[in-house]
Amino acid sequence: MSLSDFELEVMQLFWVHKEASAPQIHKLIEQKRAVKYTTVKTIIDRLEKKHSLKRSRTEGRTIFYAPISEKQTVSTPLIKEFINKVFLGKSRPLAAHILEEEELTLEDIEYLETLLKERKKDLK
Amino acid sequence: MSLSDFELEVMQLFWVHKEASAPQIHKLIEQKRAVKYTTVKTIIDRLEKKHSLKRSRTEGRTIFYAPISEKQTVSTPLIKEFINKVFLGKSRPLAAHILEEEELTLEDIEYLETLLKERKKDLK
DNA sequence: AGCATATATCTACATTTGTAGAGATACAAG
DNA sequence: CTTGTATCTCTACAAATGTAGATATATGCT
Repeated sequence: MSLSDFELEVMQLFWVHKEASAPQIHKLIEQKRAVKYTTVKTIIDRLEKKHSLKRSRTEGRTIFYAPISEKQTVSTPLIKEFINKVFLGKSRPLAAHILEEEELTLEDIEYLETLLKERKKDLK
Repeated sequence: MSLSDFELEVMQLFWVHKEASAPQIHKLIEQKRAVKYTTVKTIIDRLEKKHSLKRSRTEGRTIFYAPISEKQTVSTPLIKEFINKVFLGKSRPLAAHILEEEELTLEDIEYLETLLKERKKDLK
């Protein structure tokens, strides 16, 4: 099942934190922008209904949730879809854009170079 | 103004064809999936209202449209946004995913290698 | 035990999006 | 010049999404 932007944002936090309660997630997001607790809780409820999150334990009346879907399982199809939508299915222009325009450290570049070297080796 | 998936799909066709009528766009999309003419026309109307398309000329009662927004102007922020949403703002993991997992020809790989070489040169 | 408060639950609502029908009408073909 | 048809215009609507209020209530503190 596909995730909305907000749902994905919340999932990202769960992937980082492994487990969290709605109040915790709310506090994290609130640091970036104004949002009411109930809004965040609604998103979490929807993620639970979609089986992306499960209740892991409770502490007092506070429910803790943990991710069911794994990050990679979610992001891989998103990448494919993005390439289709924005680059007519061709990965090279997206790769080129990133390598040319997006922020990369020297280490990033060198790492990516080794990936290409590997890839080339396997091709031949 | 942001574009919906369907709007973006239509814009892609305009970027390729430079100019087209609603019936033409409809026929193109219909080759991939069932969709009514009026649905496509609605999307084109919305794109016109958003100033992404303009009427370029008419032929009989058929209106031709041409893109106003350029492809790069639209895609660059989409990439940024995608990296933020899916990779917490870091481009390296997206680049790595593409270089490792997505389809690339030998030429693609060699081209990307030159980009990295350039990028490294400029960094140093 | 009583109470304040944090948390949960449930409901609501405007906007965006994909989808398309109904009806109007200009043009092409006879 | 009539008429069929392609195209346009206008309106509608359900689902998804972001947003949050109202209300209930379990807990922890005094």
